Amino acid sequence: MRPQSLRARESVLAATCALLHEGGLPAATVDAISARSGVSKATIYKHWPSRTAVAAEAFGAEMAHAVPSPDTGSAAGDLAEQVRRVSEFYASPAGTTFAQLLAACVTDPAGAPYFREFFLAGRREAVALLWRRALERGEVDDEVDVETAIDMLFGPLIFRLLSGHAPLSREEADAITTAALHGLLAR
Amino acid sequence: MRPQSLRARESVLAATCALLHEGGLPAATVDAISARSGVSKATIYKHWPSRTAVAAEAFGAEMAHAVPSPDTGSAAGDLAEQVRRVSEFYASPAGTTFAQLLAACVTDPAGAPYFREFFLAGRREAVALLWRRALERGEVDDEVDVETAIDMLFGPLIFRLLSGHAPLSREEADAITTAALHGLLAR
Amino acid sequence: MRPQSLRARESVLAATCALLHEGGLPAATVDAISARSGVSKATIYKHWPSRTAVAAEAFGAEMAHAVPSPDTGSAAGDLAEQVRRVSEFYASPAGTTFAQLLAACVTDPAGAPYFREFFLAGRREAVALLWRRALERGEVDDEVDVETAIDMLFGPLIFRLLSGHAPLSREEADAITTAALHGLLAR
Amino acid sequence: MRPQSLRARESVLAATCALLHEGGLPAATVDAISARSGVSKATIYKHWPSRTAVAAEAFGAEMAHAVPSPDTGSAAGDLAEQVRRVSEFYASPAGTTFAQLLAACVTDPAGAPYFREFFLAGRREAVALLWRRALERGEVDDEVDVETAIDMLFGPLIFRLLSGHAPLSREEADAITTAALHGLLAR
DNA sequence: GCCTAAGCGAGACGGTACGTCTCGTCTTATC
DNA sequence: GATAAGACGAGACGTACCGTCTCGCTTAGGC
Repeated sequence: MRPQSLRARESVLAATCALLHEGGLPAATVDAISARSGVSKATIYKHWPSRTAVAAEAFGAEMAHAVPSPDTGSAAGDLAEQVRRVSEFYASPAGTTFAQLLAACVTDPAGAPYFREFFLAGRREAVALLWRRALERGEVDDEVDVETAIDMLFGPLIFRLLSGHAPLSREEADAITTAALHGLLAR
Repeated sequence: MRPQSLRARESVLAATCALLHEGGLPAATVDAISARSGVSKATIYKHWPSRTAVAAEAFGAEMAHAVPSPDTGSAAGDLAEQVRRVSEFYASPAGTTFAQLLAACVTDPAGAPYFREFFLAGRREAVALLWRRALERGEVDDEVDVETAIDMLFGPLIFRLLSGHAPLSREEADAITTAALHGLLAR
Repeated sequence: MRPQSLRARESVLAATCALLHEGGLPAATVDAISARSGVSKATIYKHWPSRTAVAAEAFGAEMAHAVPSPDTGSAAGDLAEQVRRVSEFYASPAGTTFAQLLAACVTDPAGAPYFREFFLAGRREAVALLWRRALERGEVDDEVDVETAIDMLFGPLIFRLLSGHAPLSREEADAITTAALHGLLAR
Repeated sequence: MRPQSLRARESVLAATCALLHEGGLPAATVDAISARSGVSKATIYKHWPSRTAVAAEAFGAEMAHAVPSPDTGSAAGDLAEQVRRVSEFYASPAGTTFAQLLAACVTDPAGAPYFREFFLAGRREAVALLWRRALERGEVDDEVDVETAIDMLFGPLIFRLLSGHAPLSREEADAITTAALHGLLAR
């Protein structure tokens, strides 16, 4: 039997990346992806369950290198730096695309797994690495779960990105990191 | 000249509430709201800039009483209880509607201010009250901004609600609260 | 309430006529009609049940004058002349469109009534007129039903047009007329 | 080298027959025929130019025995009986399939020859036999061409079947036969 | 009996039209 | 003159079928 064409997958993902750059998720319609990639709509729907899934995979692949993990020597410092970088990324046009993608997953249950696998997983693993390094050095509390820590550091940024109720400046990022590291209770 | 009808506003909001209950945001199309409320689409668009705005106002009005603030005596305990309650709320069908609404704000810039004003503002003020009470009692760190504190406590929940990468159970809610209150650093 | 737009109807029919001329029924896709007429697909589907219906109405309106009825003095001669003219029409490009339309009605039950009403009815009435004139003059058998007579004279042409098993020349048309008028039995 | 497989031909035709019975021509898609027969689409297209061709051959083979020719003693009576039988056949579900097949030939030039050869030819030859018998007995006009006679007798039925402008009852069939045999002119 | 070219199954693919949907604007007639 | 009713333009959606293609596997006939 003829195997699914790698070429098709790849040109779809490339075309989708380009479209996401040009106009965010709204520009990445299935028709547009089909037209630009030369891959038919029917074939796209055979490879992915929805356009959100395509976009998630395309965006995830591209963003793998967009926010490289820092290595400052201080593990806690690395976490702070990472929050700063991610905050900056979210404030950029690509951040808008990320927000659209995350929003689309709410509406499109079929796309959500793709988003988690191709976008979130990579990003979370990068932070998990920093966390484990910090743990080894005894800099962070070993009773806190990695997942909880990640959500604590980045959840606030994402909430702000989506609802726009507060800015995503460097200062705000640092305020969040500080509060997260030291806790809200009076010392 | 004839003033804009109060009756129109109210029946639109009532109809929208009903539709949100029945099928979440997707069910609250402008056509459906118009049909159910007996208010014409043109009139709806004179009162609100978009259907997201209508839904945000309708949902916010209704949810004002859905998560009453606790008063346990311990201010820190109140915050923890509040996170628990909100987490439970997010895990319910109404939480899905909240997620859809938040997601819609990403796509619909005109609706976002309505969402912030009619939904977020009330919710945040309720928590801000708890925070100020805790501050007065000296239970929490007075160097942490209220907004930062709120985002730290609820951002993680919202992130999980949207992307679905982790559950919204009572245990998870408590883990988040604990980590947020005591911080991530080793003690 | 706003009435259905006459303008929409008319530009759809005009665009469809043009497309039928250029490429027959296959060219008159709903997308093409929509694009050329400036009327949205949704609106087209509100006015007509299917593209066959649109094409039938457009083609019928145009063809009303394509085959004018003869008046030779002899009623029987008029019928013969009419068969000749129709045969010639069927042999032309417009005849192909007619065949495609008739064929489409087999597949599209919703379009068939439109074809009968907007195309056939007019054509049949024209022949019925000749028949009645012939009847008054006593030239034709008054025991034969008009409908039967019409089908006898034109059914053979249409059968040939569709299946292509025999030519549609003037000679063949005359042979059919002669046989139909005098009957198949030996004299 | 290796000859084309007879088995493939036969299972395709059998599967097509079954599909035609179940849902007429629309059910006999190439994918469906391939799936049911176990013969691949590529192979089907090596044996036939289009699905219409496959269907025509399958239907023709099956219908060879569906309308047996009558032998009443009177040649003219045989013709009348044949028209009656064919009319009845056209009014049955199989008649619908016939209509769909004939209609498909308009759109599919590659299929038309198959329809003429595998379906029409047989049917026409059966009637031609009756005609020649009648000729020998001097019952019919020897100046009328066989082809013309056949089209005169069956064209009206087919026209009605396709456009649905008149019923296909026994009475109508007889009215057509009578008119065809005796002619339209006043006696 | 082995070899090799073709036949063949499975189904992926590009293409193209379909008919549906929702949005937000526009047009009447009514009150 | 504000409304209810709903027609309208725009354009994406996901589906269907077509006819071509690309694979490996199978299977004769020629040596």
